[in-house]
Amino acid sequence: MLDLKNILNNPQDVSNALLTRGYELDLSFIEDKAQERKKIIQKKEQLAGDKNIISDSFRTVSSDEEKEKLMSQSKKIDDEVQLLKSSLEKLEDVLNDHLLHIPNLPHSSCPIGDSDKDNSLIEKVNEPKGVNTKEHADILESIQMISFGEGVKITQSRFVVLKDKVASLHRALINFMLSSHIKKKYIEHNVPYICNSASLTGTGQLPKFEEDLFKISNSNLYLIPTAEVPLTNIYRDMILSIKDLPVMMTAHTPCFRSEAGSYGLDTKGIIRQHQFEKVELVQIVHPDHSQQALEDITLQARSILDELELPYQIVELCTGDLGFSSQKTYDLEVWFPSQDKYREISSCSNFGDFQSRRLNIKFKEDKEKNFVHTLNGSGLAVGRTLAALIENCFDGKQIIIPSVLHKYLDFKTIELS
RNA sequence: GGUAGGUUGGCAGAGUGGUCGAAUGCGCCACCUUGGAAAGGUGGUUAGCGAGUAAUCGUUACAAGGGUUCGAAUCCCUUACCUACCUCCA
Repeated sequence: MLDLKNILNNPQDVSNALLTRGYELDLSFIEDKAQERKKIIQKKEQLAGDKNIISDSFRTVSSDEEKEKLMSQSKKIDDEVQLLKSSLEKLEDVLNDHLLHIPNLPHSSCPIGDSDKDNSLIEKVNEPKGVNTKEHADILESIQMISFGEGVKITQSRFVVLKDKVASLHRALINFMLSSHIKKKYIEHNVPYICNSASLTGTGQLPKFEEDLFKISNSNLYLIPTAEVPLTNIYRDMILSIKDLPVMMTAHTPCFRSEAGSYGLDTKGIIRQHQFEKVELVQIVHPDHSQQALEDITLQARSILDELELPYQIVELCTGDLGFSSQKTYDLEVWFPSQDKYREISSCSNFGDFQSRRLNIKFKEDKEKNFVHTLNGSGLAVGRTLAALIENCFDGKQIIIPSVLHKYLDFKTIELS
């Protein structure tokens, strides 16, 4: 959520910045509501003060006549305050709801553009070998280590069953990723996979993106779309001491996404599933350090791809391609030989104080309290890593497991027999 | 699912109708003391909103919402959550 005061004080800057990401700010609406809100508050507080004086004087008054008079005055004020209260409540709901739907301001360093075509390439790492053109789905189906049919039978499309060595490899990837992050001082967490709407509003999935989530019927609960939600919400409504920063967390969780509006996309393979696993990195930091933290978290995500020796590229998202809550984002895109292109495998974002305003996470420095900055990055999406590994490490006869995974497995290759 | 009890400031924990935004202790901060530190002493230390350059002032908040009352942390109702025991269960 943006700072209302900042919008009111710098209306032109804010609306220009939002325009670069394609959002048109309704400034007059916000100004009107804020103005009206202020007036009502002042009136209401004036009356509340009067009322307090009356209540107070009650003790020193003894005659019944006086008491009667005070009571009737008090009643009159009550009625007025009641009216003001209810209109203030309505007004704040409207204003707040409006603010919750405004995306974050892009950082000034973001490349300006309309879509992913305008993203800027930062670096390419590990040139693709480009020998294999077989899709991971075909490779795994030929050795019966994946079943799309069974996923459909059990649930519906976009659910899958992994088996045998591939299931182990999937698990090994998770262990490898977590171990790497733990070595770099990220604290491992095991968190709930179901969360409430307050948590989702805090991190920005609600109220705007409810259709992307799986909601549990007859409840106010949802399946998590990413571990970012439970991890970041651990700190909701907290004032952290400066000593507590930075908070560095990691967790492996399944992620559930309805993938509304992506019916035709990536129908083959395991790239786009309703349920997938991800190892997530989250940092909560001092505002002065968040730019550096974004570089660090991106580097940490990259290190996984480096160690797996997969070809990938780093892209900085342009203003038009930024996620709703993000101020600045690097995507890591891994090479898929069968598709002859790079596909997103990690997204590392600095949210600035956008989430911490919604979540009410502050830190205390000397006497000052301020909103922290929050960041997260996938480190990495496990299903996509698995798929990329299968394709990139396939030599036509076997899948050669990268050596960093050997200690988590009791095989070094998966033969196509 | 049943029964009982609970939810107060960073923590612990008082407070059963006005003088309570809230005792006390711990923690934390500042100052005094010291060569420096510890101990000791003194003072300070909840948050949101509104006004003000500021000091500060006003207002709101004792799980949430509603009610009684001139006045509610305190009385009543509803909901949520927590704890214990019982039941069941990986």
